[in-house]
Amino acid sequence: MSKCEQCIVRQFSSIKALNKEQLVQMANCKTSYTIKKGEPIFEEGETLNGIYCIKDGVCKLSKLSSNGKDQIIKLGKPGELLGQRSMISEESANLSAIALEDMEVCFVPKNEILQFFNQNNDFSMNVMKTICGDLKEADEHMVDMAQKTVKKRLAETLLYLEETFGKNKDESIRIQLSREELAGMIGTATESCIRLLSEMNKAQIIELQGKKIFLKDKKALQKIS
Amino acid sequence: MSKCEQCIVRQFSSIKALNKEQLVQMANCKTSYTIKKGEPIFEEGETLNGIYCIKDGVCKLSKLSSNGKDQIIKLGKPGELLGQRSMISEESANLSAIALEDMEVCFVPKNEILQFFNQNNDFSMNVMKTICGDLKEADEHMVDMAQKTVKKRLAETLLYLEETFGKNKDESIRIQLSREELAGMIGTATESCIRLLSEMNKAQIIELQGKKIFLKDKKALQKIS
DNA sequence: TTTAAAATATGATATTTGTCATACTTTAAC
DNA sequence: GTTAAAGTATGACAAATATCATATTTTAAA
Repeated sequence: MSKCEQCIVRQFSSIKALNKEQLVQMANCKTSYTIKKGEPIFEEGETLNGIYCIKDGVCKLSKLSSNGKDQIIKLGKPGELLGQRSMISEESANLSAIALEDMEVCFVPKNEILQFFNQNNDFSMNVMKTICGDLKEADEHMVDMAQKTVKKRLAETLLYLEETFGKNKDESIRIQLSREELAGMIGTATESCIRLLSEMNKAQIIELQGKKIFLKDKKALQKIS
Repeated sequence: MSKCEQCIVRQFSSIKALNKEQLVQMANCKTSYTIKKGEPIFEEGETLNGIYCIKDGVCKLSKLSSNGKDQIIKLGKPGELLGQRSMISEESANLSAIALEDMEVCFVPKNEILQFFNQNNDFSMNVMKTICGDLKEADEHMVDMAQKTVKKRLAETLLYLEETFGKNKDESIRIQLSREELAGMIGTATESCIRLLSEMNKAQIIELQGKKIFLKDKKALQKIS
């Protein structure tokens, strides 16, 4: 069993507020999982009896819409906690979490989290600030969905992906999404997404090499978005 | 100065968790305001030094999008607290709050709220649950924006308005929004909103009498949405 | 390796939605 | 009350986007 105290991602999450004793307690009760690409950590409607801390890898947090398409609400990256909202609301999961890469996650039971929540004010404030940040982002995202064209949203999303997840050595965006997933992020039909990517490719704004995407002209992307 | 203890809307908000002593303290530090229809309670970007409790009337919480249109994120009704997120995030307001009717609101300084927050666990949990509820709604709303047609969103919104704010004696929807505001809620152009309303009017699904809207055939609306 | 399935790509077309123009109606200011 | 301004309505058209069809490429399974 690895020690939470030595976990690098700790500093990026609300967990950084826990003291040594609490970290030891967490290490003792946590369960580590390896999740393969494409597999779910949990699914919409499922009852979560704790929260998940992402140690490695990226996942999508999505919601099935009434027309059968998966809308990606946000991406989860190392250090982030999943299931906080459900825990506080005492409700089942509102979103599905599916691995986009092979992942390592740790599960910490609800009881322990709630205990830390009551013991440690910095920890609870961190969790709350995270949720408030998510709410702010969701509101902003909603405005974009309602008011921006698909092209603008695509440009914005490509910039976000490179900014947030970085580039490979060959300068391509590190995180790889299928066209369907990218469409799910920007909220459009897969074909429309592919079409706009092709268009930007022809206009030399981006370059496509199979699944790899290179941002050739970020200023143009910023101008579009 | 009216007593918070006797305020009817108290039971609908997080404030219901406060004890008598805390309610007296709140009554002593609060400021009451009358806001006329169309006036702001606060605006996007403004620094809030506390939170507002809606005593009477309804307001819109909106955000200006990059194309200059106001997107309505949600409506605030009696009992609800405004500015909770900003207070916890220690950020300026993310949304503008504008009165849709004449309103009465009470302002409670940040210091007092934070004190109750630390003293009273039920209160802080209530605030957090509210924010979590807002986040869940925002996510759901986002999916609708991304995946549903304007017509579906309009039908959904009309049902929501009647359900949430009730009907006048003449059976029209109690809350009155301008066509522009309704368009801002569903995220579309004002003309498109007007056109769809006309269409539904002709199809006898709704009836329009000036600003008044009557839902004649709710089943049809449910079917559309 | 072969083969089937999935993902990507593109064209053709229909539908939805936005924009601009303009007319009518209501509201509010003087 | 009159008048200007704002809000509502509708038509004509353009632009954006979805859908369906189909071809090509990539991936994964047998």
